[in-house]
Amino acid sequence: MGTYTGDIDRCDCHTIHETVVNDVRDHMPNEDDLIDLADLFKVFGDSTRVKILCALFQAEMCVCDIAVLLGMTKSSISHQLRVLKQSKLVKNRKDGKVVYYSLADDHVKTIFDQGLAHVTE
Amino acid sequence: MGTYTGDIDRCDCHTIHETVVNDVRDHMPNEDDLIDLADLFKVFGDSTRVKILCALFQAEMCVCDIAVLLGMTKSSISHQLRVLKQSKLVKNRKDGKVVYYSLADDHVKTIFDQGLAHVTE
DNA sequence: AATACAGTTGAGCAGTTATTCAACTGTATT
DNA sequence: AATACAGTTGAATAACTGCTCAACTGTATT
Repeated sequence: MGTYTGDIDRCDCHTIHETVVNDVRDHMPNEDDLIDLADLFKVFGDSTRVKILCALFQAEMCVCDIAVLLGMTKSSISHQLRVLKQSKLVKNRKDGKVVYYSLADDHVKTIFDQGLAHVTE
Repeated sequence: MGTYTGDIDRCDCHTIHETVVNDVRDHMPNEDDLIDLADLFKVFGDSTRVKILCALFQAEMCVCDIAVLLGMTKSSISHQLRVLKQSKLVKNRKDGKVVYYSLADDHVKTIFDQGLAHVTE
């Protein structure tokens, strides 16, 4: 049983262009990868997280710095940093009371630049 | 009044590294653009929409074809195509009873390829 | 005119999510 | 030991979202 063919066929219509559908199905990326891709974009799909990542493109920052920059509470920033860390997009180091966050992956900036080029054109 | 400084300062802490914060703030992209960027990623942040777009990378398809390919109802596909069209990511043409959808923007594939490279590494 | 079918639409529901609030941990200072 | 503060955490709330269902439009066929 291949990808894109569930046990229960939930579709409520007939195939109109059979060869097109089969051809497209044969060349679709792995379904699990597409789910992971959607999950990655879901993390990017919040303006607070986007702003945090854009800030970290420039410099390593602590939670208070980010909270001041974005005019938000430490708590909300900390919650979002947790999401970003779980997605392995940021990493952190501790120095005394202060926790410094930085980018864990250079890939992100490339994706953001592409996206920004799209929305600002 | 610049970006990233609301009327009400919702931050509940003091700036720790003032020069870092000011420097980062001066080089942040426009806030409205970042909100648009998050909204774009929000559209990409659903596996059904990701699959639809990946299918349309290959060929123009009608609603039934996509529903068959993904094993979903015409209704749910139509709802998602509406979201994609409102975001100007797909366009459509009508031929008799059949409505054909296709990509409206080549930029999308570039962003997806970057994202897929990230999740499959 | 009647039927069939591709597609759309709106309401409703269940699941998810971002922020707030309050309580807490841990480290440094006095 | 007491205070101050950076940061975390969990529960609660409000807003949002994707799918389903049923009803509908429009076009083609008989």
